[in-house]
Amino acid sequence: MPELPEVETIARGVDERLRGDRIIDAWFGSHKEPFKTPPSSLAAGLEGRTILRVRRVGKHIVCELGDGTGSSRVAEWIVHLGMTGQLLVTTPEASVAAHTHARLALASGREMRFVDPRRFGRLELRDLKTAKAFAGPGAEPLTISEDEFVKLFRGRRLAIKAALLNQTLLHGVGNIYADESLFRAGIRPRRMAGRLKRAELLKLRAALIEVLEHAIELGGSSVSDYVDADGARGFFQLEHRVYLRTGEPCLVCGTPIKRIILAGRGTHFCIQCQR
DNA sequence: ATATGGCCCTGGTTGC
DNA sequence: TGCAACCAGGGCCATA
Repeated sequence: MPELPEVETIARGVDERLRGDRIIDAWFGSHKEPFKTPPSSLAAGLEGRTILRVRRVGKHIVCELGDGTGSSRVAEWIVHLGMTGQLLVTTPEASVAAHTHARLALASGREMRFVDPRRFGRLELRDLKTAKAFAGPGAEPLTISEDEFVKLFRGRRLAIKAALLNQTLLHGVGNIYADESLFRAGIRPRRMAGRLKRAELLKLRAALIEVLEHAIELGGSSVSDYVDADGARGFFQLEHRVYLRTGEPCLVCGTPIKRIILAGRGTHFCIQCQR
């Protein structure tokens, strides 16, 4: 499940490899789900465009596109990976994986491919003549100030874990990093967000930033089918302290890790270390 | 207005 | 051993 660190790793990889390249041909599959923008409009908006820069916004990958004549942005290709999406840079000869929904042929001779078995991912084209640059639904966890972070949860009558997963508050945090940051901050996932003290929220913010930055350093967590733009796996799953460790001893106190369902998601925590 | 729960999807796992 | 039911969860939408 690609979250902020996985999406950041992929965006950086694609940026390194494809910055300055040009899209010369676009092919799309026939399933309708991945397309927020219809394939015909996508093709028209992508072909002939140059890739100026690739960056991450929340859990979205944004490819900034130029018209080929200069360095000004004319459009953005926005990729959301859903649960099982992959954005890969390959040679044209590389075997085409099942569930490949998009293939972009590039002037350099390579291809960018979007593969997504479960089709929870989304592809969108944003024309900057008629729309604003994509800013994401919420605030960036890595750059939000202490005061802004505290303000996000004020008066919220829902569990702190559910609040962390709400992309319109903070974007980029998913199930893994919600559980891991709450463990590192010593906060129970069911605590009501609006009842947390400022000091606890500041501890959560620091824990979240630390865990996200560490995960980016390790190339993300490969728990299901996550791979980066080259198809390589990440290593942060080896650093997980609670996620998918149900029944295993807490690495701090030895108490078995407990699993509950919260906001419809598997939720892992230590009843001793988290209060 | 905000919060909650069901749904979409496929593949891996579990259970009979 | 084989097959079917079940579960995983990000985001969206209907409902409370």
